[in-house]
Amino acid sequence: MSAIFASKSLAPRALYEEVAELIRQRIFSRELEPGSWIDELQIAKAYGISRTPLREALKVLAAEGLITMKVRRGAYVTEVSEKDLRDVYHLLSLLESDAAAVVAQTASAADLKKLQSLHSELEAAGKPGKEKHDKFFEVNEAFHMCLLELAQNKWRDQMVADLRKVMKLNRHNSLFKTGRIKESL
Amino acid sequence: MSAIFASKSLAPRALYEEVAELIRQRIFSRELEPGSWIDELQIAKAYGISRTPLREALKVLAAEGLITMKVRRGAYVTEVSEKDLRDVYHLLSLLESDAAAVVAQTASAADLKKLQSLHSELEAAGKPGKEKHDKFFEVNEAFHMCLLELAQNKWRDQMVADLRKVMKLNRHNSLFKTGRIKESL
DNA sequence: ATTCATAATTATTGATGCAAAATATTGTAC
DNA sequence: GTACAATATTTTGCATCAATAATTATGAAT
Repeated sequence: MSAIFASKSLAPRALYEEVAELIRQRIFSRELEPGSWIDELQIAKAYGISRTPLREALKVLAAEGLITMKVRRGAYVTEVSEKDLRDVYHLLSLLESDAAAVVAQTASAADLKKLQSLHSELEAAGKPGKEKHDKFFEVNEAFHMCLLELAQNKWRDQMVADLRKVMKLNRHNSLFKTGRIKESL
Repeated sequence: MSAIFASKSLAPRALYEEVAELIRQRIFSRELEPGSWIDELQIAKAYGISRTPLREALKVLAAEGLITMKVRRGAYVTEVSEKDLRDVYHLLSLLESDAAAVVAQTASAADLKKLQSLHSELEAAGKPGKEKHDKFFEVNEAFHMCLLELAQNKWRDQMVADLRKVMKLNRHNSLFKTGRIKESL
């Protein structure tokens, strides 16, 4: 029948996109644990939708690497090993440091100045203690976003977004070290 | 009703996977040109299937970047600009040269020897002229495959595979230069 | 004659129903 | 008591059907 969805407002997304986002959140919040099977009937009933858009949403999530599909067996939340996390982080570092290198060569002086201000803000937020951990996280996010935006490579942006999602599958998604990016600048 | 598909043999793939592969080939062969809209009804009828698995296949292709989906408008084959090609090639170079760097640090002597033999074979196939272009291409493919396999990072493999597909959207998919990888070794 | 509005047609999106396959459970035989 | 087989139940996967939205065409008004 009819189900109530949050953003029915400005950007009219397709239902399967909406559903994909909802499931994404449930995966990130670990309400759906890695390794657990996805019950199509239950979720469809819970959201008040049919299985058709749900299955399309699952295909999207599978392409992102968040869930894994087995033929005639269904889908389960992807389990990431420690090696997977290392591998994904390695790629993220590679992509972002390359983005930094590109920006350093191509960006305007004004853009570089903006980046440096963000970076110094980042260092300021990082030093005191662990009190302002969320503030640090926020500025860090802004810094990386700004970097990617200036690099102007939508394919990289897509890959980084997907890899970040995989990283979020992990419980202790520590920020690791952010050293390499600073070097490149 | 019933449609005849090529590989109904060992690996039982789902119908939507099968259809996705078929459409992939039609896109690569430029039977479906970039910018042209996908006619769901026509393709479904041509393959003798319903539109449900076809739509799931389209979601997969969209995630790979081969087609683009517009809400309530349908799907069309992605158009790649010159900048897109440069960006994608940049990323491919980055990923593969990093793979080479990883391999150089971690691989065994035997593996390195195998790579070097492939590489010298590559140079041999490349020098004579343009007669053995397909041979060169073949060895080049084997070299890159071997490199990625040795790097042992399935996430990178997935990204490289997707980027390669986007590259194949272009008509003159020249190999560009393969210099950077040689350097890294 | 041109432009805007309304209606009709076409195409995409979502729901429901059915068939096939895999797994789990129960019963029988050794 | 255990192991194997057969049946039943659950679940995936595909097809058909209905509804919604967008585009195009036609008609009227300026």
